[in-house]
Amino acid sequence: MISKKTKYGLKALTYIARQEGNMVPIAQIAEKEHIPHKFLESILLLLRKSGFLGSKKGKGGGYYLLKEASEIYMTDVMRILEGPIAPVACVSLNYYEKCEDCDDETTCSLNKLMIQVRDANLNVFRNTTLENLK
Amino acid sequence: MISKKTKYGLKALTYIARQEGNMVPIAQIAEKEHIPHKFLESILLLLRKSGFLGSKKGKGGGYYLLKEASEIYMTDVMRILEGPIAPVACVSLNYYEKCEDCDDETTCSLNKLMIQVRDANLNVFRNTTLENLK
DNA sequence: GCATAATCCTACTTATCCGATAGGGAATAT
DNA sequence: ATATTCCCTATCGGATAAGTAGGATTATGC
Repeated sequence: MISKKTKYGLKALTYIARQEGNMVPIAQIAEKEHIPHKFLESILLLLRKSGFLGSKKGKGGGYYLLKEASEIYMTDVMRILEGPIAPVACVSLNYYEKCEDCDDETTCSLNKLMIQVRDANLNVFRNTTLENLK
Repeated sequence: MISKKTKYGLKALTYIARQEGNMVPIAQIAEKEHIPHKFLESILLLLRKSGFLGSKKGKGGGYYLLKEASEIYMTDVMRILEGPIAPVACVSLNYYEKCEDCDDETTCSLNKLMIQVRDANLNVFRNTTLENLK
């Protein structure tokens, strides 16, 4: 199950994408998408620092997409918001960590299944962009 | 990412399946798979109560599979150990819950993507049994 | 019958993370 | 100036994850 952070983040990105380049203030997204204002603020901050969003302060300011919606892939968004796409770190492409309880990963009984799950999810996320959510 | 409970549970089931019907005591699994004994105990208890395992107390006792490994589907095991397979409750087949922040689920921008993710995972788990992990 | 080996069960602890909030600071438009 | 908006750090309560404790219960073999 994905976190609310991820869910809110995806909804916010979609909302912004629909405004076609206009500045979108946090308050507007929060109200329309029923997301707690301050929580959303921290999520948009993260998305800005991660290179998805630009922002402008002051009256008339807000957030906007830095790239075309069709160039924003779910693989990248999910990795920032949710973390690893793989179900276990030892088969993660971007967040690899050695397995503590395994003597040998290549002979681990779960390895194949975990890779299948990872690839099934990657396949979905690689073929979905923000444009597809609009 | 799956929990350690799930990972340990799957490893334990695989280990038991490999013993071809013999009684397997907790201590043996814990040692060979490097799983904390008491933690494993609670997991096996759950798997027994869920109908996957049988047990026998006393000397020479232990756990054994109640069904053929080829009849134990990952969909069922994962739902017990990890919970919903769907990434959000509002597209879950077995753990459905209404979405709080959505006015209308059918028009939610995330709905399609979440269903795709759910189905991708279901497809893997439906086509994998414990026999495949042996 | 008794020691031993195993599961059964409830409760507890401890640490971590999630979701959310607080409170001000800094920039910008009018 | 002032209102508006994002920026940043810190904090907090609650839930969940991971693991532990300790004894009760049941079965075996001598």
